[in-house]
Amino acid sequence: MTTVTLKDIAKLAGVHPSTVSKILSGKENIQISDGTRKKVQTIAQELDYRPNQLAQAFRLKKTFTIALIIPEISNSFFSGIAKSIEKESYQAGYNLVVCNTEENSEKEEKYINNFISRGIDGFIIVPSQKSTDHIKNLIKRKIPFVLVDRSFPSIQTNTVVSDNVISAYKCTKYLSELGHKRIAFIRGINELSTIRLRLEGYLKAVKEFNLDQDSELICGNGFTLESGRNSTKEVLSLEKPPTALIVSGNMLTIGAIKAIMEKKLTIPNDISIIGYVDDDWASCAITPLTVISHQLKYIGKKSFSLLLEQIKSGDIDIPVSRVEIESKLIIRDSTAQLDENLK
Amino acid sequence: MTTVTLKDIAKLAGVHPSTVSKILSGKENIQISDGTRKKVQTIAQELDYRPNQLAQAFRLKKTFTIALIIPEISNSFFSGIAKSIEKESYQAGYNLVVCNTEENSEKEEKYINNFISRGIDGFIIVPSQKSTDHIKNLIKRKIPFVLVDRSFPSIQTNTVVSDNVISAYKCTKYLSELGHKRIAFIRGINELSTIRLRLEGYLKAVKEFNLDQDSELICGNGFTLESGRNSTKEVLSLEKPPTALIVSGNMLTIGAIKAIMEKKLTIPNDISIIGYVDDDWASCAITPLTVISHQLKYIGKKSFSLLLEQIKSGDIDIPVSRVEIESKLIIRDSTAQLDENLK
DNA sequence: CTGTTAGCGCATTCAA
DNA sequence: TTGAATGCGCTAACAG
Repeated sequence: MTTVTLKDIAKLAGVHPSTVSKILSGKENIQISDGTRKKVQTIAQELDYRPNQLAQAFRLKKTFTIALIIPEISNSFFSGIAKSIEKESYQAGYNLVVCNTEENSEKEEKYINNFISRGIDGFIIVPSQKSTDHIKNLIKRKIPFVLVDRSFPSIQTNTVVSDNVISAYKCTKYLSELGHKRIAFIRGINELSTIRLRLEGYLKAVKEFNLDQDSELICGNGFTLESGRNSTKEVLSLEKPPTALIVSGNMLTIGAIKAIMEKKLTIPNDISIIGYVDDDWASCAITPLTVISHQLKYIGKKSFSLLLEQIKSGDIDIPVSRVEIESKLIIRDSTAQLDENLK
Repeated sequence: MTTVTLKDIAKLAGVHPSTVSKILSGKENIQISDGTRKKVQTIAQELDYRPNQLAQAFRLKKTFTIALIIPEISNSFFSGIAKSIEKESYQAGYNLVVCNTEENSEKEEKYINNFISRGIDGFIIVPSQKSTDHIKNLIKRKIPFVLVDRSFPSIQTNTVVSDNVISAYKCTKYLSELGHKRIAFIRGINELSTIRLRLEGYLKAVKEFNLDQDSELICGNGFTLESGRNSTKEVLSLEKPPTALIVSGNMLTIGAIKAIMEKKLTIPNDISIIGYVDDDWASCAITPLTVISHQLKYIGKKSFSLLLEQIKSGDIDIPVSRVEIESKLIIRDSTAQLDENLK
């Protein structure tokens, strides 16, 4: 392996390695004669010198790498955010490392610790929400990070989240305006802040518009396709089944559609459905889907800029930001006026 | 920041740092008295010592990190592979770094160079196929890597690919058996090995079964939704439009469906369609889609094991493997017997 | 069994 | 303007 080092250049240029270091560091305000500067630069170019970033990182405790910790890389919501953050960080000269936790808090912690000990400039985390210790640890150690999509009531820190209360309220209101009184909510993992807030919005609308308030209509715990299918089957099998469904996740929605198909029901004639779906497939679904859609690009952008701000601030304490990003209700064909016969 | 180092432990234990290093290195066959070993271990535990992996990597030139370079993280084909590789590597004690090249060969090269200089144990690459220099460079520098999904005829190296010729042949044959004579092929990025091979399989079947051989039926260049939509519109506007469509990509297929919807055609009555789609949405599409589906889990698994083999082999030259993985034709409702009226 | 020494490649003092 | 010296934290070879 022929890796060119500062020493190699120094030898050829007949100067000291530290001189080479100074010249190649790229800083403007260093005092070096034009002669040696030029000489060193040309030699460096000829040898195609690249600084050993590992050594640099070791020396400077600065890696120009940030880690993105997400629960599920193959979920279009997260991969969309990842895509956006990658773009932003690349432009800013940072490398992005993406880690998959599979909603496993332990794995999340392992990844985070691993990166701390291997050196990392900051984290963007969609936390798995079981434990908070490792997050608190980040604060204690003053490691820059921002939480995305999910937050902890007990931890005040930089976050970028969606307007979950509002979006769920909007869905429910819209369905209510279409005449629906019995609206089920397939919720996903219970403990998540995201889910709690959506539920809050849903319940608010339920009360406000005098809809059926029935705990059986709220169900599900998990984000898998299977979970969505089972929960949907469950509510559809109730004595008084719902006439509309709000489904709080991408995979969940696929599962819900499958369940509806298996029950030989049609959308939206027999049942209306709104999914929290960020996937282009939604518009090509069996019935083009009315969805809550997140502005993934913007979520990613904002997360990264918030992180960068922290990284650049050094030790100076900057005020904590909590950004809430609007999501959109996109109306397609899966929601319709309630058929009077179904009342 | 209070990072505990070997020195700290050494001081407390009253021994030399190198002794601590030996004990904590975890190797079995080192000669240390039980007394000091226990003492050092307990102190390390109390202080919650974690080796500085940056220093370790710097010293040992071993990072236990591998990089996955993919063109598009938000495409379910790639994110599915990423998910699988992540799982495998995590189990093997490796960290996985995922990079997004946006099909940009320059960005790919930048990422690769960056990781080389920052230290990396190996690469898994889905190459963007414009240039091959940086790939050849990896071989020259004996850096372990494996190519996935796409390969270069000019480069003999470890690869894991799909059975593209066969899969395209299978599709075409199946459609021919349904009576279709005019089958369009929406191809994606021309230059890719994947696409060339699929085209080969398609053409083979076209000849063998005496189907319409018309260059107008082969079209498209790009993998975006828009590209799929435009190409599909194009072929559907031909004087003699096709009665069936093979679409060589995930996003492309969404675009194709949109185009079909916009033309007010129905699937499969007016037109049959088979997509190369690895997304659970396919079964919930406007008409549940007949697809070619890849075994993403297995592709990821095989790629990683091939890479690990290389990494562990050290400098010993091991024979190059070229693995071809079977893909499956999953028949749903988007393909049907040709309506006689359309002939 | 344990300590000493050396050095990975770099950037940053301080001295000349 | 340049050189020399130092150390980041760790491991490995060699002494003792």
